Amino acid sequence: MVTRARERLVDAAGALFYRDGINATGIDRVIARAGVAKASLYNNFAGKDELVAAYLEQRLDQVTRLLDELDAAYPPSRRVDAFLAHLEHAARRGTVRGCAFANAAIEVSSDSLARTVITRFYDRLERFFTDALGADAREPDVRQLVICYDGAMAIAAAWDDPAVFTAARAMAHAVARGATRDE
Amino acid sequence: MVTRARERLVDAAGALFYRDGINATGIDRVIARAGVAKASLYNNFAGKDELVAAYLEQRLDQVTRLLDELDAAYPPSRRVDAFLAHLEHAARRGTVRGCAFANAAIEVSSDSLARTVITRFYDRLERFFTDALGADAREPDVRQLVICYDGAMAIAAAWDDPAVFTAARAMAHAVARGATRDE
DNA sequence: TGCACTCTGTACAGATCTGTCTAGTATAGT
DNA sequence: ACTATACTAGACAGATCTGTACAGAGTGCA
Repeated sequence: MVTRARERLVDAAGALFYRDGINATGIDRVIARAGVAKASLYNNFAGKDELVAAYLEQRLDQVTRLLDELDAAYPPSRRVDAFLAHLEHAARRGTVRGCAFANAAIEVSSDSLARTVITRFYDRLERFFTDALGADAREPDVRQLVICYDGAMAIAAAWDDPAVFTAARAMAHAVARGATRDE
Repeated sequence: MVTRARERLVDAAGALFYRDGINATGIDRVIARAGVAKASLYNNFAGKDELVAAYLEQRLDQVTRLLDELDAAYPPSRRVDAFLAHLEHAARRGTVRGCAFANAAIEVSSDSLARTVITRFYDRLERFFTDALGADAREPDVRQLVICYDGAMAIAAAWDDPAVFTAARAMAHAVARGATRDE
């Protein structure tokens, strides 16, 4: 075989689920895009729910790899901005339709396999922000950075305005310099 | 009749669409909750899409009324915090499942009737924030406040943590005092 | 060559969803 | 009492969706 059916399925599901939404995308559209028989889907996954989880797992791998790279390439004080700059760049190329995990959290039921992947994403994101803030990281500061991320992504999905990341970056700078704490 | 079927339908749709998602909620569940015949739905709405738009329209009315009240009751400098405090209070009562408009933006197709309602919501929200910031309001500051709102709502949907609104309020204070601008 | 495995293509079952239709009931206004 | 209007209950069509079944083709390996 040229590529494993499983990979092709996860890739196709990733593109369609992210662009059109999970519930709005049927199995048939996924296998058509993957160029794969329906039986191959059900040989590799127990059902659609497991395919959704695999799609998010792939996204989590990508994000984890990105954050690991940023951890290695930048000093803590510059990591958050590098992360948001990366998202801004992606948005300017026209590929951002919100946060895949936040979107999935809205679409899937609360007992879905996808839930654990979503929480693992947010765990990793919180750890990234905590490390970036350094020794004097406080819990509210971390939450504020998550707000910067999720807010910018949500707006990028609702409108189509990459400039929102510029605003998010400036706000993240303020968080890092401790300027967003109530006195 | 006790109440008009249309009202009952919009109320039922509002509860179900918001709690379970738009695409995951079928017409039959809506009319069952509304205690209404299916024909009544199609006498009042051309189709599900129009019902979704009516649901968002109702939400927009509620939000508009709230923002108008805040405009009347508070000086500009305290309006944003009053708004976020209101959301925090709602979250602590356990009713927040994200922003209805941001959620809908993810679920509905780009040519849906709902789109215009979504943009009207964001227009109103931006105006509220612009007024609240007063004479020296700058475009990036307004965007940052929208990020605070959308980010907090997205996190409230993904996790179930009302404390995120505390962090959002502190960040909004920083925006208001001009502390989040890059130097 | 033969076996095990993965794949394809397609038909099909069963559920669910949107939307239509018919027939009949309750109610308010004249 | 008559009529227009809004409603109910439920059957039904047609589409779509998830998931299963089956027969056969391609490939790697002993």
